[in-house]
Amino acid sequence: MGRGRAPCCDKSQVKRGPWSPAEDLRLITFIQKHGHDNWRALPKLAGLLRCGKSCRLRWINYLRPDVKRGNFTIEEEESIVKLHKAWGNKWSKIASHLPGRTDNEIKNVWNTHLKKKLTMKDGNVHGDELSSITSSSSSSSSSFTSRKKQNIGGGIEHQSEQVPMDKKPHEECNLTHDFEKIQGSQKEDTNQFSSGKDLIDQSSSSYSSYDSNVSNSSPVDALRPEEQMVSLFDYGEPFDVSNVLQEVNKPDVDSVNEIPFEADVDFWNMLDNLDSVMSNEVQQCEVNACQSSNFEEEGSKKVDENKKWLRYLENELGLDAMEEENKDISTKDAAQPLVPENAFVSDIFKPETNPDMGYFETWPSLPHNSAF
DNA sequence: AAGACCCACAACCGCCACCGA
DNA sequence: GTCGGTGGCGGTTGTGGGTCT
Repeated sequence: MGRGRAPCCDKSQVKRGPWSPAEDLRLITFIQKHGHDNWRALPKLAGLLRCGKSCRLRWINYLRPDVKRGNFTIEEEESIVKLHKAWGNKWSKIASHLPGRTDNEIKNVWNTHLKKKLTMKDGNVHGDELSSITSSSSSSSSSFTSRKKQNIGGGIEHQSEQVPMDKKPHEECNLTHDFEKIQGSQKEDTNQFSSGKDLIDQSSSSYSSYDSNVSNSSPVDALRPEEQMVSLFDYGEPFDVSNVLQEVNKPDVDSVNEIPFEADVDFWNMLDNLDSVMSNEVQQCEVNACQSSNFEEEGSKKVDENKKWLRYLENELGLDAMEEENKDISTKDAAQPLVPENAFVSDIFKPETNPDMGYFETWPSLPHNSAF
């Protein structure tokens, strides 16, 4: 083999660093639509300025619908310790025995928690000691909870342990979501989005019908719509509308029509339309967007559906009322945004966190995008 | 209050294994 | 058997919020 190994991609041509919500959306949407037969080609096809490897990692470690987040249970930690004892740093092998967990996650947990604890225990771990280790590390798990990025997994652990893993989303959710509650809880509870995510995480993780191994390459097209929606909005990080819009409006991402998976254009248009929501010109822009976009030619039906969908969102988000309010306010303070700058899409899209409630029952079907 | 330090985690990097031509 | 391409794995690093001083 010519070991002057060619780089997997041109580093100067790819974006690096943390993934933006918009990029995540693109990746999710593309994979849901087309699967991931060729990681190297995927970024280009999906319109992402990312290395294929990066896409793969992002998908496997973060975006896969069956990826389970939140704290490791005592049982899981015990398993890791045992398996590590048997196999050493064979993270993927260990991960294959922990459904929904990724090698990266396990590696991190090992390096940050378990190794230290084992070291503290003098490296001589037996069953009893293990329990004490892992039980103390369930506060280490709680160290997860308390930590910043545990928006990602934060607040998940309780519910995720309570809900049987084999329980399907539609079983655990008798769906009737209530956006008013969301809006209310948004104001009261800044953590609501993470708790809202709890349920989502349960759904996504508990509905892992495939092997849940890291190397999983099951066709994602088979995902249930709920699951797709779940993964779509399953952001560990605050999902900032302005971030999305910034990303979407960037030149490289803005060229919506260049996205090869045409069906998703509608979704990007929807994101674009959200921009107009923020610019206080909802109705006009919504019409304009529909009229100027490339689905105009697909007939007024689609336009109506889009409008319906946007109207639905507006209604549910109370944007209509806010808009009216803004009109009043605009005389006093024209700069006041319809949606607060720090509003999260996750806040907006994630229904109330009550596990007895469901998510999708009352969602209208997204306009002409079968992937959703 | 502010700066320094700590820590967890996402993401990157480079190597290896496998496969098909 | 060789070569090139690709996916996968494990080690390492960068980032940024939390905690300490």
